[in-house]
Formats: sequence, C-alpha cells, structure tokens
Amino acid sequence: MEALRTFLNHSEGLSKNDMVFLIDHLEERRIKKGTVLFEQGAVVTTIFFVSTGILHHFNYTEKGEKKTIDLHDAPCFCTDLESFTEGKLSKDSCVALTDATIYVLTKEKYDALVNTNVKWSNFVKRVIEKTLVNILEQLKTIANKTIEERYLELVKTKPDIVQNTSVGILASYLGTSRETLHRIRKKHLFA
Amino acid sequence: MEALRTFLNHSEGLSKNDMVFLIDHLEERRIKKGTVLFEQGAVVTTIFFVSTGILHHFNYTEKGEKKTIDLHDAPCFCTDLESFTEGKLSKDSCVALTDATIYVLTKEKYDALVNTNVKWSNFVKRVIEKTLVNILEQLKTIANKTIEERYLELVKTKPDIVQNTSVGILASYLGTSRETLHRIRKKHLFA
DNA sequence: TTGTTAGTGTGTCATTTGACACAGTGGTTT
DNA sequence: AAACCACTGTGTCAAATGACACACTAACAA
Repeated sequence: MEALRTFLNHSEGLSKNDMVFLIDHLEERRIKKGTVLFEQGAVVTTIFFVSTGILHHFNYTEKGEKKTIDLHDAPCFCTDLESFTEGKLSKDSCVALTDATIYVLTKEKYDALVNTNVKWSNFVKRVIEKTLVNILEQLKTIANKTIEERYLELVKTKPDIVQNTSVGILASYLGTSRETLHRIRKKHLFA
Repeated sequence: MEALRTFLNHSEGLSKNDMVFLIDHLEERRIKKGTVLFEQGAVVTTIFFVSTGILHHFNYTEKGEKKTIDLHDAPCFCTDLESFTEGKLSKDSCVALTDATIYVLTKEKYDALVNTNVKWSNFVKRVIEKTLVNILEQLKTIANKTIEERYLELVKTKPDIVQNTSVGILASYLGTSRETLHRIRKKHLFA
C-alpha cells in the first residue's frame, strides 16, 4: 500500500483525499509464484498495481514460441490496455514470476471512478500519457542499443528482474536466444 | 481537410458540430520536401495532423548515427509527446520527406480545447490510448518478426512509405543496415 | 532414495549480419 | 559540358548469432 502511495505521489501528486478515495476502490491480493493474472483468449477486466514482486507478461507467436513482452516489476501498473478499454480478447498472458502483492481495480470501479469527476479522467489521461512516453523511450532504446548494452543497463537499473528471472525468459525479453545471453553473461563475470 | 474529417470519424466518431469546432482551431499549412517541423534541442509546442505526405522523425544516437524513429504517413498525428506535454527539450527532429499538407494545433489552442469541456479531455484521452495500443502492437511486431517479414508487411500495408523513402532511411527505420535491406529487396524482385 | 523436471553451461557449425570499399547512376548547379 | 552530390548496387570478409546437441545441477515429488 505504501508502495502505491509513493508511486502515485511521485507521478501525479494527488491530494490525500484523492488518494484515500482511490485506494478505497482497490482490493489487495497476495499471490503465489505461478498465479495467472490474465490469459490469452480472455477479456481482461482489471487493472493491477504491482506493489511487490514481478509479473511475466508474454504470448505465443505464430511460430509457437513463448515470447516475453514485458517483465512488470514493482511498483507499476499492469493490464492489457487494448482488451481492457475495448473489450477485445487478450492476445497475451500474465503470470506471477515471484510471490507478489498486487492491488486490483475492476473495470466497473474504474468506469465509476473515471465518470465521477473530470479530475479522475485527467488523472487517467496523465497516467496513460506517461506510459506512452515511456514506451516510446523504450522503443528508441531497443532501436539504438545492442542486446549487450541493454542487458548491462538492466543489471544496473533493474537488478531485481535480473536476479529473479531465468536466462531463457530474460533472453526472450531482450530479444535474443538463451545461448547468446549466456555468452554475454560470461563476458561480465565480475559483479 | 477531408482526410482529417475521415480520420476522426473513423477513430472517434465526433459529432459534426464537434468536428467543425475542432477544425476551427487548426491552421492549414502546405510545406515543401525538406521543411523542418521540429528540431532536436527545442521545445515542441505544436501537434501536427498530416493530411498528405510523409514526415521523417529521427534523432542522432550517442554514436552520432542518424536513426529513424518513425515515418509518419498521412493520415496521422505527429508531435513529440514528451516535449509537448512536459515542456522538455526534444531529443528528436522531424523533417518533411515529401511535399505535404498538414494541420497545425498550437499548445495554447490545445490547452484551451482540453479545458473547455470534459468531452475534449476524453477525446484526447482516447486518441492517446489508441496511440499507446498501436505502439504496443508495434513493439510486439518488432519482437516477433524478422526484418524481412517486417519489410514485406510494410510493402503491403504502406506502399507509399516504401516508394517515397530511400533505402538508407528505410533500413534505419527497420533497424538494419542499408546493405542488408538491399539484399532483402533483391530477393523479392517480382513486384 | 530414486525419478522427474526445469533450467544451466558449453561446444560445434552454418547462416546472417555489419563494416568497408568502390563503381555506377541520376539529378542539380555552375 | 563539367563538377558535384546523394543515393544505389555489389563484392569481400570478419564477427555475431541461432540452432542443435548433450552433459550437468538443483529442486521437488513419489
């Protein structure tokens, strides 16, 4: 809960009352490693706030490979935006990679919240705007850096992800093979 | 102008009155190939709607290479979101790759619009949401497909981009070298 | 204890790629 | 016409990568 409070303060400076109001709409859930948050082929009707732990967001490509789309590490929001906002079937699945604490906002409560007041509509707009800016930044990083540079950056900026994720998943996240990531790691055996 | 009308109808179903109101806020501009829309190091204070033509959105990497971020082909919106919403200096530049017709919305008018009415705030929210969904989709495509598959897809879905863009820029857009794209093209010399 | 399973560490090899080099082409300027 | 320019087309070569194969380890279940 504290994680969420801090996260929101950092990003959006809501008033204390707003914060309490928002938190009233959320349900805390402690989940075990392996718990499925949402699944390919189903409609996603919730937004998650990850307070502790890591979620594995992935899908299966046309070629049948399991492909990591994102590793959601606390603190962050997580949902399938297309499925959530447009009611489409999700193409992705999301599974807890570690034990985790999450806060759940259902679509009914989300809609109620957004329609209550312009303030909340603008709040969501800003959150989505920031997410978009981040994703665009990520896209540029992918375009401009090598796998090795991105791996080393990940070690620095998100050590928890590196420590809690298998070579295979991490490789798929970085867009390379298990073997290649292994070679990169071998080069940097001093930390 | 018709392009914008159609585009908005397609994506957001505004009423006729809303549309007229929006269009009143826009200034049409016909620009020549090579015209600079915004530039690295300056604050971007406008949103463009590209009605005809193609814009080249790029930046220079730490290594000094010119790197294509996006090719905005009509009809579409174009801005540097981070610079526009947060007033930061842009890291990117944007130049017309062909002669083009664009509609310009200044930040003052944008702010006025968004603050006029919840309707417009929600309109912008939906546009940004859709943009985010598209970018996420694009990110998945990059992750799951080879350069060759992406090139062939581009030929099908955006032939105007392929026809009006040099091999070098297209290669940089696809994330490969000029030579490699050339090899791919040579493989498919029948269309 | 013994299997079973998931993931790791490592080697080989064919393929793909990027880097470099340079000739050719088409358009523009002087 | 001559010079210049941006871009194309192409060859060579070293390096990086993915695919495959297999032994090894740790965790967990029967």
